[in-house]
Amino acid sequence: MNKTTENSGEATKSKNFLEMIIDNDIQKGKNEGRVHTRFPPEPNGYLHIGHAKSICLNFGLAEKYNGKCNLRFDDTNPSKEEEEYVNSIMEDVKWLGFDWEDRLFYASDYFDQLYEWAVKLIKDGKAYVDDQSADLISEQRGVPTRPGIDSPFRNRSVEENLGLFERMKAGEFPNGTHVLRAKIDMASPNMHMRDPVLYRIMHSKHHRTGDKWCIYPMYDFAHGQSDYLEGITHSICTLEFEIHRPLYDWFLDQLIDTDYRPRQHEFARLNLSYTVMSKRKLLELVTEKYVSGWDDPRMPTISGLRRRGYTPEAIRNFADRVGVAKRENVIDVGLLEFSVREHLNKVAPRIFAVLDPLKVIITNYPEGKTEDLILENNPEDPEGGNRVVPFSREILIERDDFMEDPPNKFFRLGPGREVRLKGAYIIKCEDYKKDENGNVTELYCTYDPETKSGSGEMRKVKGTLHWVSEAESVDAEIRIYDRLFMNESPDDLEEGGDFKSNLNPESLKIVKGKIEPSVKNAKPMDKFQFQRLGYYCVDLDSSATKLIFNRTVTLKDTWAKMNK
RNA sequence: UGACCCAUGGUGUAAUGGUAACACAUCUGAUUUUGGUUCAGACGUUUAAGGUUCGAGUCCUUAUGGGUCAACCA
Repeated sequence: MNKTTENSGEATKSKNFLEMIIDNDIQKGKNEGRVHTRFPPEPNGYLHIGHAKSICLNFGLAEKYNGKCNLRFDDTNPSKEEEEYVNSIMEDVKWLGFDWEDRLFYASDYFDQLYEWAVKLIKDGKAYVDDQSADLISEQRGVPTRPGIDSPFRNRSVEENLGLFERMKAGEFPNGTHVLRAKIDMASPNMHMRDPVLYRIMHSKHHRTGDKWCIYPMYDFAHGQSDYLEGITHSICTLEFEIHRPLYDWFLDQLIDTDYRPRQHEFARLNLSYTVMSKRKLLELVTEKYVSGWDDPRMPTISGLRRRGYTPEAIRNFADRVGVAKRENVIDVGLLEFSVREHLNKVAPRIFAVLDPLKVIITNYPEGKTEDLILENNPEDPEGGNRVVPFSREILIERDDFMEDPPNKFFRLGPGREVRLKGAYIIKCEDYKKDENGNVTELYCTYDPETKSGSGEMRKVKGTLHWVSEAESVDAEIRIYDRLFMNESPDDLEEGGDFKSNLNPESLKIVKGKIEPSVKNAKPMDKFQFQRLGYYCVDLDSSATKLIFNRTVTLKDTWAKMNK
């Protein structure tokens, strides 16, 4: 429920659990009442709608509390990370409308400091070099219900550890032969506290530090300390890191001695129906060519949604509406679609496009005559202006706007029935022609010259159709996108099943449509409402010689619903 | 034979211990030169059992259900 503020009486949104924590921290004067967050992606894939939730949360919180939010690439694993991803991530965050100002950081900026801290831990007897294989270490770690056992190398001398760690750094050992481990507690019920690995040997070129290092810190040894170095106060991450928090705190306890402390808080990640969200699965769709790329309009990536015609406003409103909590959730993709319709309804100019044309000849309209009709660009936008649409004797309408034997509830064209051509005249279907296969090929209608749009009070008809004048219309390729998966939860699988078996074979249909001429000079990413059909945007591949539109989302269609 | 987290309509998210609400979805109706939009309304909710209290979605206990953790990934 929305509360009212005591003094202003202004409606204010109720707070989520993170805001309550922050309020409390500020009240207690924690970290001088500062609020500083960060968005910490690993540059190993493209950002998706789930990241958008996190971005909106972190930057939004900073904004709300007059704080700051950093962009920090968590680049501690050079074998998976690439420059391409860094660039796409920066582009996506900017496009969403957020600004990290001069606070662009990389965990790799802190490799020197992290190394020193590792040395300190060794000197303090809190870390040791283990010469065992990954398999052996894993075996000794035990299982959650049974304690692990100590490594035989756990009690090496400080000098020996220092020497070995130095040699690891110097590149004397091949990958996998040694790791640096924290000395914590092999019997801890929390597996992450059973002497976690701090550094591993990885002879890989790093996208920023090049060949300077051949040992790289693990996530746990880098994240909290990076937060600390940046002055982060609230380090917000997803639920699966909850169990890492004791380790996050443990490192800080060993290494620093100030009143200032970052604190990790966890929230539930976003899940969306009819799609998958794991980077691994998205990567699989890309590399195995089930989609055209990370920015395929069917992908839940930010770049995919952008190409599909989503707007930053729509995504931010969506992120707002889904809320933040600690409970596992699956958001109905319908909410995302609602958000984009809501925004596009206000800003997208309306045009006529016929996707499956049926020719109509208006028999009593003069041959060779063309009228320029004036139509409103957007009834929702008083400043939207008008456009000119040509009308003539031979026009095209949508094939499903005619039925030979229509039911009563069908408000469109049928033998003897009348409809209004939007912005033009009322026409009546007098006759129609079929080919040898029984397909309707042409409609013969008459128009009533007294019913021209805008000429005052007149009789009403039940249906209104969109149309284009055949001679002036322009060709366009229309890419009709639908949900990528048929199944609400593509991840719900039988044992051994593959999520790709739930792919929707009809997620993309390409048709040749006819569009009113005002659209000739449309530029990539321009957005329109194809009246009565849906929202469409000009694709990146579109050109002056070949127009291509992507369907962003359909309009709500109560007629289609009635027929289900 | 473990630790930690979570549990409110179909889906999400709210509710100083004091009338369980908001959005989406669904269904009615009105308006409409988009079967769009807008407007009005309806439907439907506290996992269970105990306890504390004048009063419990909220606090306590237990149970049940769900999730996370056993990469030299993040």
